[in-house]
Amino acid sequence: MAATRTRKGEESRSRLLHAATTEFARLGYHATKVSDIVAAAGLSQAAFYLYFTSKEAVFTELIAEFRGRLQVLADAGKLATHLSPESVPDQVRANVLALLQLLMADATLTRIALFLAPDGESIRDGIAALIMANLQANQAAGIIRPDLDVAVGADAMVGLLERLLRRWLKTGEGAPESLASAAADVIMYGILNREVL
Amino acid sequence: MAATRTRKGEESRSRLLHAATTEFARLGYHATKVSDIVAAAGLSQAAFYLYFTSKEAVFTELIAEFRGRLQVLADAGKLATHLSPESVPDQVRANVLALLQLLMADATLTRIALFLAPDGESIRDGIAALIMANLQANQAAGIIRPDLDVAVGADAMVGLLERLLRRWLKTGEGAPESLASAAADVIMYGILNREVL
Amino acid sequence: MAATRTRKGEESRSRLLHAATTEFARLGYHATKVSDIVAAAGLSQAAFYLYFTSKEAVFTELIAEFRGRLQVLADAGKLATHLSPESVPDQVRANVLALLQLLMADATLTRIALFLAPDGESIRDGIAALIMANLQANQAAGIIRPDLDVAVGADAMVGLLERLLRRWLKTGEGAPESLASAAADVIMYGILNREVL
Amino acid sequence: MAATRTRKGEESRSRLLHAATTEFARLGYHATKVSDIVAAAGLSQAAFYLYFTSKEAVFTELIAEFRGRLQVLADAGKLATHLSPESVPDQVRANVLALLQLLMADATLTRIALFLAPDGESIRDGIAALIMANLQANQAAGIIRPDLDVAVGADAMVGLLERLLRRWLKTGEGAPESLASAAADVIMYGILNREVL
DNA sequence: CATGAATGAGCGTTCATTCAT
DNA sequence: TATGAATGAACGCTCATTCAT
Repeated sequence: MAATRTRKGEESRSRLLHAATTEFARLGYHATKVSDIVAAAGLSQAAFYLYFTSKEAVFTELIAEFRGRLQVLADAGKLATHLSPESVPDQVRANVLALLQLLMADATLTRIALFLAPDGESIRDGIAALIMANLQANQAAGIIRPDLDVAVGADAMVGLLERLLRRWLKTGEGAPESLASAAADVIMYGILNREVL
Repeated sequence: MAATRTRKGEESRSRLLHAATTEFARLGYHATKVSDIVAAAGLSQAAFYLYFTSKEAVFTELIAEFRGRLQVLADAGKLATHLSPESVPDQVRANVLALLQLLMADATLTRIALFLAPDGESIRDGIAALIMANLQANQAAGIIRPDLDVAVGADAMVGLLERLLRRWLKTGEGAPESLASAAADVIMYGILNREVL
Repeated sequence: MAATRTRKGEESRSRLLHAATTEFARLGYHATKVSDIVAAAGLSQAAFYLYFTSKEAVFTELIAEFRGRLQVLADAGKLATHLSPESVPDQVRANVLALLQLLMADATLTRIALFLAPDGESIRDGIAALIMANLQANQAAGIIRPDLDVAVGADAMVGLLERLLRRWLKTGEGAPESLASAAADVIMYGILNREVL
Repeated sequence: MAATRTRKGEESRSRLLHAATTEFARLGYHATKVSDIVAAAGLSQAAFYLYFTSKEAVFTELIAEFRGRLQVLADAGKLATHLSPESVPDQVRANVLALLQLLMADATLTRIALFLAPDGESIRDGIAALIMANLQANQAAGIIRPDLDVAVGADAMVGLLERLLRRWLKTGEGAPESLASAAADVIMYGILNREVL
């Protein structure tokens, strides 16, 4: 079904996939009609079913693709490194940046996977779990406050990233570097002015 | 249209409204059929249109109701008080708690308005804006770190609350008080162990 | 069902009847909803069924009323008089006028009965039949051209009246007298200029 | 939407169009269900919307088709010729015949356009306007009685044709030639027996 | 590989009519 | 007599999916 034999087929399939990404991101899953996708791809409705079993199938494939990319990052250990005490802040910033860059690399796909898919929540939960594991390890190492509820800490990190990402997806404003560093700082240091209090 | 003249009508209308809330929360807007709603309310399909102009109209009414409740809180100034330096932490916790309690008061409605409605994002943005204004005022008062990007601070707060709320909506675990206090602490103090670093 | 016992009931019934006439004339049978009628009458939907068995029933009653009025004229023999040779033209004009006046007396009802009712055609056919009988009699009497196809003559008369009536119902322009006389003249004398030909 | 790419599609479309004509003529616009049309065409409900945007759209298309045919006749000048004095009667008969033949050529369509469509009246008014213009010209030429109200003359002609047509549509009796000639005679010469009066 | 044509299943909405008070 | 509430039965339209070529 999904197997393509010729180069031309390959190309049609990827055109459909791309069109689907665009349309889903633009309209959401339900509002996107198969006819929208094929129109954007310049193909017929029937052609769609040459490459995908159903509308849901493309969507699923898109999500799977996203999950795959995320897995690569997770496997690379970027999200679960032990921090060496010397340069903690910089490492945290770097980690956040890596994640953010991955998510920003394919904006439309990210939008679909994280914010439009029914199981977007579970993906975000997966990220949160990774981060939580990281916090736990570093809490044991004494770098994270011992009284911190790590689940809440992870939620703060992920929740903040979610919102920053949404803003960025909408406006496109802000460089990954500055966003990552601002986010890391808030999470690391909190918002209070300790000098005064 | 929406006018009900007798107690019986009043009741039917609210049964429909309640059923709609439940079904929308359970299935989402699109997947919820008018037939689902009336079935849950024990009324006929036609009765639905006695009280609401359309499926979309009930949904809108639900959201409006939620917005109204939120407005009450905002007007009460709970979300934008100047903190007196003495007991900052307690006040922050109290404010977070007030917001959380409001949102938890009608779990299903909150779920719909915040996470299922197309304009849920804008509602959350509204909350973020309120919090940001609050941060700004308190930054000027010296209570908040002068180098903090208040927009990011507000996003951290709202993002965290979003995630906590989602978890709570799903699991029902955790008392508002402890959640609010944990959230407030992370945002105020950050996650790092300052003694060590 | 249709029987009214009290004065108040009598009044409600006639209010409904009047409202029905207006609405049917304005919107046509199908487009007129029972809710339109009762709204115009200032009563509830249920009240409607206190006085009429169905939407169709009111309509039928209206038509019957019209048929009755027409019958009166027919019975009065106005449409089937033998013309006395002396003043044929004036008598024809008078007859046409009598018919026209009847039809114009209740414009909305006429509009409904003749032009909106499914059996409006049969009513018009009835009028044509009367006129044809009249022509036949007068043809025998030598007043009408012996070579005239009386059916066609009757159709000309009725067809013309139909069109004049429609125009008048729409614009309200023209006095019955002048319309009747113009119509009678065309039918009697034709359109050609005999002096020349 | 209306574009058909293959012969098969072309055929389905015209089958639907034909079925629509039949059903509309038989039942009228409102009483005709899309399901009736597709049943008569041997297609599925959905297929209907492959070729027409809505039920109303087919109806409109039908009317437009009729208007087009009429326009052809009008443009051909058949309805607005100057009569040459010699053979006036024959020319009038010929003109009436041409019109009648056009209208009889597609009986069902004519029935729909003239007698069932909401704007049937305006179409008939259009015909009347053409005829009136014709009368006016010929009145100036001295062929038509100078004292004739041409509007009324046109109404007599059109009104008569309407009735003859209706009868013919119902019974199918009468050849176009004889109907046209009888109609022309009544309109030209009137009904009175001039020898006597 | 690709398409135009076709369809089944479903959904939101309307409206004449009835019921309970 | 009158009403607000309620309903059954339709109907127009949409859309993901399949078929024939």
